[in-house]
Amino acid sequence: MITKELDYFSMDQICRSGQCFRMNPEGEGRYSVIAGDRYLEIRQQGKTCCFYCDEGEFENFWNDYFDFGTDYSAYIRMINPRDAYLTEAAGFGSGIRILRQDLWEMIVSFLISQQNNIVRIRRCIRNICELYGEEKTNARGEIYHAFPEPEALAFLDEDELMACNLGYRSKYVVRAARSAVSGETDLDAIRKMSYAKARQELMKLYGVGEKVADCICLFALHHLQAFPADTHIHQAMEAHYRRGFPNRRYRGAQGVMQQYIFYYELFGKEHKKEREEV
DNA sequence: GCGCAGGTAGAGT
DNA sequence: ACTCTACCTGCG
Repeated sequence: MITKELDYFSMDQICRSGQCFRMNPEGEGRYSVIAGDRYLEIRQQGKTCCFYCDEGEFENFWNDYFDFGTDYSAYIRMINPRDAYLTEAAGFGSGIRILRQDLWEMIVSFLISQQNNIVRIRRCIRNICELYGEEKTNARGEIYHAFPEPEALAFLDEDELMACNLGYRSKYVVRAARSAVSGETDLDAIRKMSYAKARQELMKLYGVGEKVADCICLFALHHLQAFPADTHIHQAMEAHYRRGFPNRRYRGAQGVMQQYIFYYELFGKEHKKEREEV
């Protein structure tokens, strides 16, 4: 077990930020995370965090996964103090970090996310993992399922993942798996590409448009200039940035700002409303 | 019953 | 280049 005092880190906020669909609150400040074929339990009370793994695995994997090498206060300090909206949003979601997740896992996750709701996205991914992911055992002796490799999905019929509740997105995922296995899409090459090249390459995949490509670039490749524009972001842009988002000022950190805005649009409004009602 | 939920491809102007 | 629409599914 590793214990650390951490600033600008909230498991609760990261769980709800919607960048990872296999991260769950287990109650009483406890959380579980599955990334690829790894499993981790975390306990957080304020800044104090316990990671239930050995030091080697923490240093070798989870430290990078949670982007602990980056000081997020620097991103928050970039924010224009005269921008009351972004200041409020970043204050509300200041524990969010941009995770460094697996490329293939993010491709599948965000193919599934389109025109879909968070509850069903999670269910879809759980179904796929349980059916096609390798069975593993955690330290407690409980069974969990790794995220299936492309090879495990490439042989399926295009409609076969409808059984996992993917709906019309089934063929997107199966075709992406075939493309990765055949080498038509070179995942290792994409990992080394610039943002522009990676985005362009990802958009060659059937079912990957601009928004999904940007999510993959941000959450897997850590291209922080990616600014995924979904319905919530469009709403916020219309309400607060009629003259366009200040990309110049936030160059290279737009993705971080996107997360603060997205999280605030989803959860900040009701929070504010509750405060006003009291 | 109908519109919408982290959009996109394909067809039509 | 831009606008329009169908698309799985389940929930309010």
